[in-house]
Amino acid sequence: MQMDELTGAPSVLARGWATDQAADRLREMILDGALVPGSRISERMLQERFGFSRTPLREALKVLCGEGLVMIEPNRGAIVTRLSLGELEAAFELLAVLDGAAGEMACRRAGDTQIEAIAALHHDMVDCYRARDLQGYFGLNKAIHLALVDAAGNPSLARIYRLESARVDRYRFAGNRASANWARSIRQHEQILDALRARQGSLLRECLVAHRASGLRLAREQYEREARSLNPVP
Amino acid sequence: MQMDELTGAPSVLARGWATDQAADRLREMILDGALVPGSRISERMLQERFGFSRTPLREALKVLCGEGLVMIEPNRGAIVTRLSLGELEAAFELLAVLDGAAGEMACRRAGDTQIEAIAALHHDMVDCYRARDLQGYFGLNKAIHLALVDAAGNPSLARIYRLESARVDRYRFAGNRASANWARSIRQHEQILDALRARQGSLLRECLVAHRASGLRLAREQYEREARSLNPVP
DNA sequence: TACCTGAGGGTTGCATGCAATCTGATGACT
DNA sequence: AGTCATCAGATTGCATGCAACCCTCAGGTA
Repeated sequence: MQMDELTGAPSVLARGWATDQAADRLREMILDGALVPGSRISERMLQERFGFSRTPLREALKVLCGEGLVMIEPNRGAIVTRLSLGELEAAFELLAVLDGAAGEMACRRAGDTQIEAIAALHHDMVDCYRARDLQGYFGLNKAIHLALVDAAGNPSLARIYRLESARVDRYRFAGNRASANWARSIRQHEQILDALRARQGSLLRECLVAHRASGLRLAREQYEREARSLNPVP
Repeated sequence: MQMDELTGAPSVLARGWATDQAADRLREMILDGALVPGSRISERMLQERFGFSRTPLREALKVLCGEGLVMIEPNRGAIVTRLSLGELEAAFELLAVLDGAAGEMACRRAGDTQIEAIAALHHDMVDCYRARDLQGYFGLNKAIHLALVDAAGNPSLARIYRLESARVDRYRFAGNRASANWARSIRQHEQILDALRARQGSLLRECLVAHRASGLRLAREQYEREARSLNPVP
């Protein structure tokens, strides 16, 4: 599957096979929120929207099903996976474990070049923060965490991390960032970078776990905001 | 996907949709070693072997590709994923992280009933050990680890753990068990059960990580034995 | 000999067609 | 009114057909 080098997001320029293109575009639509969790994805709709025949579309749905982004109900078609609040929390709990482990591995194994590349991403992200460029910030934030996981030098970890991240990105990178939260996130990232540069594995683990806990709080707010807007309170 | 309740292995009785049946049978063939890593899986071969048309077979291959069991090369078809030694070690490193985290969560969250169910599996496994029933031992061993992960009460963790386990089961549960190794594994399992019953999370984590390290040693031996038999030394 | 070329067979990627199943809406019956 | 049966339309699951692509291996050329 072709991925954008910087953000790990599906590449918009995909000009490969129909199945891959369809999977990429579908993934993008789900992550962007163009397809709301719980909504049906009919093959006819995809056919009209993408222009491919049903065969590659069905294969793409199987792929996304494996990624946990859609659920396929036999004889009834696919629906965008709708996480319960408990599942959202479980995903963040797992990501905290993976972040922490990746941090420790990265402190042991990352090359100086890799660490400085992460620092460069960090500085770009701070620039976006200063410019109040929310989209740029989200993209670089994601890129930093992926780079850190890659720096751990464990391909299984990298693969699993991407899989699980994608399931909750919708809630991580949505809505506005209140000023206080945004500033705190930047501070946490600075601590993370410091710990990485000092190669203090257990400190880095703590920073990352705390950072992920903050992330869960924001995601939970986003989740509940969305739930309210879908199911107005009586 | 239908799974056997006890072992988490694909159910042989699958009488569902052709795609699922094909995926289950293919997964089984890969895990059993009937399909050797690195070998091509041509759609025609599957067609003759399973009797389905190419459409569900292609969908099944996409599913297994998402699980990391096969790799699909554009316009060239699928091959059974062949792990390098480094990838095998990376998978075990990740599984150690997941085992450890699952152990701590299980100590906090598992119900007494769940723990006793694991104890029952353990005793069955010891019976298999005494009877030198290697297949029964492998199945129950796997079932115990899955039950422990389920007892952690984190669906994301459970899902990811199954995914990653499947990629290395071929090396975990193959070959004979030399007597000393087998006895040590049983001892480790007893310590694991004790720590779980006492709900000593950090102790359980240590036991599981050590157990996984032993598992890696055995898997590495199996890996190298296989590599030698495929590539006789010059 | 070494290298390029290009035709043949076989395989994959995708489109289309048909049967089985689901939806949901209408109408009959208690 | 409420429940159940039934039937038309729409959708999915799978089989099949065709074009594009890859690999192989003669045959020719330097």
